Amino acid sequence: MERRKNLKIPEVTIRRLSAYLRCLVRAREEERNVISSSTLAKNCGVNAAQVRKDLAYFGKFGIRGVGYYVDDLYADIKKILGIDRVWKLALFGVGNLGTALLFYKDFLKQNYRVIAAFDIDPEKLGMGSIGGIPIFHPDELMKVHQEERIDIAIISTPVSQAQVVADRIIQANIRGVLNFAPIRLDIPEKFVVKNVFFTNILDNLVYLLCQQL
Amino acid sequence: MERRKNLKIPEVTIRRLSAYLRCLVRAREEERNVISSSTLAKNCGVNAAQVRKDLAYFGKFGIRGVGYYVDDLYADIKKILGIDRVWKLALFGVGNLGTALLFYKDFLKQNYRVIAAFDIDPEKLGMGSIGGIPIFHPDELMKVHQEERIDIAIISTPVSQAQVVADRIIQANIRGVLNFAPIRLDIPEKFVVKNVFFTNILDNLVYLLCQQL
DNA sequence: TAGATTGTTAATCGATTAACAATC
DNA sequence: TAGATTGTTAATCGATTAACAATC
Repeated sequence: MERRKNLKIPEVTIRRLSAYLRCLVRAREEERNVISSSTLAKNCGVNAAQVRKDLAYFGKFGIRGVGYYVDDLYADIKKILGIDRVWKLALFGVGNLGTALLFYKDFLKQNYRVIAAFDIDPEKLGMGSIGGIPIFHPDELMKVHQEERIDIAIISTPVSQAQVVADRIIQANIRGVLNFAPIRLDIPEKFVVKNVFFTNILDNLVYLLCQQL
Repeated sequence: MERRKNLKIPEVTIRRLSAYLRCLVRAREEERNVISSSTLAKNCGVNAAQVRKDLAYFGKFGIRGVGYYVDDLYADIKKILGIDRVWKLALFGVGNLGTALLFYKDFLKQNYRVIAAFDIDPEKLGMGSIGGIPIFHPDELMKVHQEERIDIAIISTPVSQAQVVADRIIQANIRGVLNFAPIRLDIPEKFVVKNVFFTNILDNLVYLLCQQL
């Protein structure tokens, strides 16, 4: 299911693929066998031609006159996105946000597994584990990483610790980083970093609210 | 500082404006007086012409041969985005994520104030308040909203409660909704809803990781 | 004035969508 | 075959960027 030719695939297409997947999960729960591009489009708030175009980047998944088989398309999109296997997450910073992510059920529904948590607070280290996930001191990162290859690091530390943690992640060569600390980290190009800045999202929301009035 | 003519402003422009603002905050901390479009661009990872174009949608803020006065541009962008005043937030669901948001310091740095939290758990209600923020039963929403106009509702409940809470928000006519529950809510068009789906963000990260290999 | 940087135009690039032949 | 829906093309729409006159 690799890309056809060597077209560059727009990032928006990838984001929409995630949305289609979410919609297919529901369709499976409702035990629908087949879904059309127009139904999929309506549910995701996009154009039907766009659904077909997005999929066409990766191959032919539908049947003319019929639509898409829900189970097949579900599996195909998972494969396209690379989430047809388990991805191992490590969490840095077991505060409120970190704990929320540890217990985040949607991760488990997909193949995302938090396999280790890191913190420097002796009280938390004393607990040994939380929700079945072991808590380590960051000094032990290399050891943990060697035993059980970490795919993605989640940074949920205070701002003051975020770059320190990032440097350790770089050192361990964990290539995927999901950063929740409201600061732009200094991380080399070859790493893939996604920032989640709540304040920016609010800014965006506020702007749209102002436009309405 | 309203839009010039009646050009439609791209949503990406608004998102970038937030990024420029973040950069200006830093420039202010470093007590820089003036910043050029190319510096701003480099710091935010965009093109200098784009910075100027984005700003040009809203007016002329720079001085040829000089650049932009940091303090002025900071104030101007805040005004453009509508965050030159306090925005009152109410939080629904005081679990780990909700608590994290309650204590989120970046909100305070901007003019975002969480003024009330809502939960149905008697234990939490018994606490009366958390971090200085009063906790109410959702039944009291109307009363609280009447006393102290709520601008934005944050949904950080379990999935099972999200739509129930959304319906109350609709009823109270709170027009801005920031939803963290991993479910697409049924909310009328006139409300402004932003979803934060952690799993979708991870999906995106994973796709990019796969591309590298 | 000389140097620097903006604001803006025009050219380029890329993404969306309507339309329809292919085909189940 | 008739009806439906895909895959794909071509047209449209929109966003990015290079380039440069305006001007501090």
